[in-house]
Amino acid sequence: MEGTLAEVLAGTARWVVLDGDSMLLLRELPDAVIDLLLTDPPYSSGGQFRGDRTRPTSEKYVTSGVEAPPDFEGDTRDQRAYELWTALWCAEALRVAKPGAVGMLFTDWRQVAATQDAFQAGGWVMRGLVAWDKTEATRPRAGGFRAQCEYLVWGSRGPLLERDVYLNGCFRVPVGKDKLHQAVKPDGLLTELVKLCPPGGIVLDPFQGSGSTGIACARAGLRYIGIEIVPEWAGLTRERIRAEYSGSTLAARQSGQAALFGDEASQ
Amino acid sequence: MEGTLAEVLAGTARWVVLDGDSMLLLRELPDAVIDLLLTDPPYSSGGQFRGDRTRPTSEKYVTSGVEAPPDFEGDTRDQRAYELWTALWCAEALRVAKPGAVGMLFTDWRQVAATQDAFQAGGWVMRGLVAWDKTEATRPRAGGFRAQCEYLVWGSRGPLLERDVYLNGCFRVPVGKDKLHQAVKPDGLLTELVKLCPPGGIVLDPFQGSGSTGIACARAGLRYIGIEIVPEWAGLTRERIRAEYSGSTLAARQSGQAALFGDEASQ
DNA sequence: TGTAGGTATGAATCCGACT
DNA sequence: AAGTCGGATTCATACCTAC
Repeated sequence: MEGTLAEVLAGTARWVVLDGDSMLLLRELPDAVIDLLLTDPPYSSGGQFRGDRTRPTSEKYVTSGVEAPPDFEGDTRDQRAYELWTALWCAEALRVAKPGAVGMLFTDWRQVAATQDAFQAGGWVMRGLVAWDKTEATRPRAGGFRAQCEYLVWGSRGPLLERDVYLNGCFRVPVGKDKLHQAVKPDGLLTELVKLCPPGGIVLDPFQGSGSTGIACARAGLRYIGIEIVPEWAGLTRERIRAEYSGSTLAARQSGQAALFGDEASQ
Repeated sequence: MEGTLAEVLAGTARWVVLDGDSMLLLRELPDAVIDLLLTDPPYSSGGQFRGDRTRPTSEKYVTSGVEAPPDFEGDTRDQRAYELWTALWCAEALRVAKPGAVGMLFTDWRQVAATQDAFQAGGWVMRGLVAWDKTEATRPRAGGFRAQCEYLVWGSRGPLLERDVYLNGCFRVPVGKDKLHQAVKPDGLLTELVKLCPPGGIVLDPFQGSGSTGIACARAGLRYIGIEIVPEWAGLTRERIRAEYSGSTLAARQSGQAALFGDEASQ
């Protein structure tokens, strides 16, 4: 089932996880091969990076061949750089997507505007904003509202394919308790989202994280291409997907978790 | 209970509805008198093409042949104009707001980015994005997600007052069937939102519409200042609020509706 | 007062026809 | 050709009617 990138594209393998930087690896994909882009990029909200928090942004963005914007005051530069970077990889993902393909990006309340703008700047047609209600199991806030939702900016490459699939615009799904990764998305949520990929199609997740997208694809019979810059995550994800295909999800999840965080974290 | 603007500010009357343009009327308010800004400005949304925006609201939002309420104004701005206009009135609303006052603006998925930017440009500290889930009783969409949520951009004038009030960040409330106005917000939703106004404080709604904010204030014992540019709506709202204070909401709503739309529409 | 079944509706979007 | 106009479409839900 596991294969190389070429095999997945050819249909002789079901999935592959690539190690490295998305901006570079996306260039190795041919035009118009992807049916669904579904990803959860690092939000850069409040200065928190997920994938590799320790690398300075200058280093990170140099890889794309584009000069990082000059330093302004902290927040401003992060915001501008985030938007530019998002626009750049979105443009590359658009090239790789088939006409009519759907793209969806998770984001938080602080980055909705930047994500919507960058998504469109990358050439995607923005079609909506979906709310993921994480329920009341989020921290309350005195004198205000909980930051209870994350959001999904979605759109398509050109006209939307008319398919007989109708999805809701709000998903109420608690965050799972066994968090492998800081940004884990519940399997049930991804199972829904993946329905916008035509049968037998290819799903791309260029910021894979814990790899829930890959699991959802395995269950839905879809091909999957994941990219992850942190080798540990890439390795863990491969284990999870292999386990999913061999039918022993739970055991693999626990062993993977234990390997990374020690036994206590796996409860 | 009803009074002049000066009486409401002085606390000798509970509410007033002003007729006219918000940009002009806001200037007549003194500095730092408002405890909560809660409003639902026209979205100037509804379509990818300018034609979809420039159709009168009665045509744009009402699909079936039922008799439509009067158009509401200001729903035809393009993106740039919308953002500028929002920033301008937000700045004026900020001046009028007390330090620590909360501001909240309804918006739809297409205008979230513009609203967030303009709200901040007007000087407000943005603190979050709340989802109003209108439930699955919204139009479905083939091959994609429903436009099921509207959104609430919220923030404060400077540091947030620490109050012992904790609100959720997602509200699942269907739109009622007896829609007085194209953009009616459910009473139950507004009753929640109004809790962020300190007891006895003043709520401002510069784009009042059908006046549900005023009703919610009446029920919560808060003072209320509404502004509405369309005379028919202003009149109808006064009747609704009077009726709320005199305890006969239903009768007044029906008579108000009958007066505006004829008896047949009031069924 | 309760349940079951029928019906109208949606802060929309798309697309072809027309200017 | 680009812009504008107007009709058709969609299904889960709420509400109404009948038992």
